[in-house]
Amino acid sequence: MRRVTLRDIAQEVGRSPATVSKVLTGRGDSLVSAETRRAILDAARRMGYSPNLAARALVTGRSYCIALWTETLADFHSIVANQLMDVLRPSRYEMVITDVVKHPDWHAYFQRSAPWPVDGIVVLDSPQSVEAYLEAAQGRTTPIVSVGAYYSEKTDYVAVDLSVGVREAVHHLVEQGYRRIAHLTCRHGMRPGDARRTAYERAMVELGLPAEIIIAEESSREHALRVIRDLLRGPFTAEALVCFNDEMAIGAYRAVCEAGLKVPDDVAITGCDGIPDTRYFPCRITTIEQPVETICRLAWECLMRRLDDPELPRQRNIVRARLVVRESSLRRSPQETKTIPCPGESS
Amino acid sequence: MRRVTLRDIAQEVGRSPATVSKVLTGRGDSLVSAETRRAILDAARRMGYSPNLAARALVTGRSYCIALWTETLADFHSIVANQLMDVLRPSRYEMVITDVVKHPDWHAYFQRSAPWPVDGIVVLDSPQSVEAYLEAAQGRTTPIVSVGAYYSEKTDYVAVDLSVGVREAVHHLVEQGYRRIAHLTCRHGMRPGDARRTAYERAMVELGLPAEIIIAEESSREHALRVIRDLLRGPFTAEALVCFNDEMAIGAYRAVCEAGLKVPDDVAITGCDGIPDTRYFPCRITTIEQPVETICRLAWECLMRRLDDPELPRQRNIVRARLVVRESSLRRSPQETKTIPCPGESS
DNA sequence: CTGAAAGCGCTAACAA
DNA sequence: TTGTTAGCGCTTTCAG
Repeated sequence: MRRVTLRDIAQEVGRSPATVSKVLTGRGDSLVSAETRRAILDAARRMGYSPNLAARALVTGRSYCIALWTETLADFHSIVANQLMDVLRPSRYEMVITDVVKHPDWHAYFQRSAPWPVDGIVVLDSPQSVEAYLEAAQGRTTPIVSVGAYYSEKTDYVAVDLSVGVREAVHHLVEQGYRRIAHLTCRHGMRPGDARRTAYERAMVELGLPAEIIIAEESSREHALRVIRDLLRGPFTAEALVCFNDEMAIGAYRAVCEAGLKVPDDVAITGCDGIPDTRYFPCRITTIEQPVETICRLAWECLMRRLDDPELPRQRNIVRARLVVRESSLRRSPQETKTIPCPGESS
Repeated sequence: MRRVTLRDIAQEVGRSPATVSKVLTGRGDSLVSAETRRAILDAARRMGYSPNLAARALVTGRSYCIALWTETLADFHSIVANQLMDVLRPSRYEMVITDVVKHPDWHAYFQRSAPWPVDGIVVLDSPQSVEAYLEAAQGRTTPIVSVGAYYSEKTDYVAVDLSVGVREAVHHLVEQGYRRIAHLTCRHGMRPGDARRTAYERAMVELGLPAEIIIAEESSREHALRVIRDLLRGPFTAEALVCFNDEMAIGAYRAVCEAGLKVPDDVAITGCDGIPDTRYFPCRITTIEQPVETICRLAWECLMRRLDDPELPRQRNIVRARLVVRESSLRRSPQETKTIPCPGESS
């Protein structure tokens, strides 16, 4: 059975498609007799009409759809996606997710299977995608906003500054009496200029402490677990781990547990991002919390303003991620420490 | 600057739009001279062309876009969304996320801001949405597949059977020596016929044990934490908690920790869904694992088959979620138990 | 208040 | 091998 179209409704009520359109979009509300309007609304409901948004977008140039470009929908990224949905809900916008990062050949991608025609694009933690797009798009005007700790300055952006938080973390650890403070990061975090690593190194220099960097292949729990597990087999001297993100912190935590060591007494751990898990760990994990709600709201506002006025000067937003101190980095006197028992595991 | 269209390219190379279309879609590859093809491809690249998918969809009736209807993008749902993206990646499909559950007035929703015209719809854990859609759509033929532990039989489905897993959980706890086994659930889980609750009650009857149900407002960590925290202030007699999902298990775990009790010695905990967090908790959490990869693959196959042949008989898939035993439900002899210390918290 | 006509950008049949 | 034509479903002047 064919989908019901405007024309069908027009026929049904003996009016023209134009009139039906006016009623159904609400655009000509005052120009249509109440009677006609009622008949049309009624028929539309009865016949189960729903507009073809592709057709509408084709003529209006508006899709009421925005894209989220992200590498995955896991971990912290899924939290952003979820929050963005919350921001969108009051509007009539929908969100299409494109995992654009995995398409290395941008030109081919755009030509073969271009993304949906959206009214705006939020790019999460992927300045490469932004810049590849800007180049390929050559003056196309779909608003695009670069969001996250990794962002591009070539377009509107909502940047997250992690460096203050990392500095706070290092200083906090020193205040707690830790001295051998290592940075657990991943290959990605080793790229030149990485904010986290740089801030860590700078803070250590500031405090006259030797920097030590532990590098895992990827920033996942599993990779962190393996790296720390291996290190713990040899002589492990770090007293504290400033981790690239919460995922790595959780993996490292597990490795420390398995080795029969105690967090935070033997090893302190801090994460980054502020995923909910850090709050519910038996030993809550100190982390550097990204203000996700603010980030998403700002991104949305950027897009809407840009849509209104393409000539607007570059919109630059910077939000700070701040340290949230929890038990995983708080050295307490023995009598203060309640222990929560938990079987380790032997493998 | 206007977007580059087919016509622009046609003009540029002195050919007709039809020819350009043939080349760019690859559909008429053999019917076009190599020379013309090269020229077109070249111009398209040079001019930064990318097709208007709305226009294409309008004429072909294919959008190469599927929708995921879900309540949120958090917790377990985000894992499914992420996996679905993985399944989609090799295809040329994109995914639009609609949080359709929060639109109670379906008719209004469809008429005012209908969702994108997609080639298929995956509905996660929301039979109401499926049925509202089927009713509102009246014979429209967008393939729709109902997925999850809550599903509708009125369309193709990939059902997750949790009951076997819940039964396994209860039996496992009894084998470990637990007797006072309560079910921690939420209002949602109290609706008549809920698979988890029903399976729990049945298993308890089977074993001649008294059922006890603890009900939180919602199935979140926070709500579980509060409910169990409150119960622990009074006389708490449950030795084991079979939780509605992993979120609640994690919340309950935290409450038990805070009270200075030990998991699993004082209280055993089992979750449901199999989110990654359960594997990385210092004390790994026993859970009932949903085979997410299988679920997503089957859903996708359902959609594609249905797209090929709308007359296909109803596709019914059932996958089982099975118990995965971890430390949170394993009673060990004291000398086996390594404890992992962790500061409790007083508030 | 209503409708006729044009056209958004693209594809598909058919003709040349 | 290429171009012409028609039209997908909708909105938008503009004329009635």
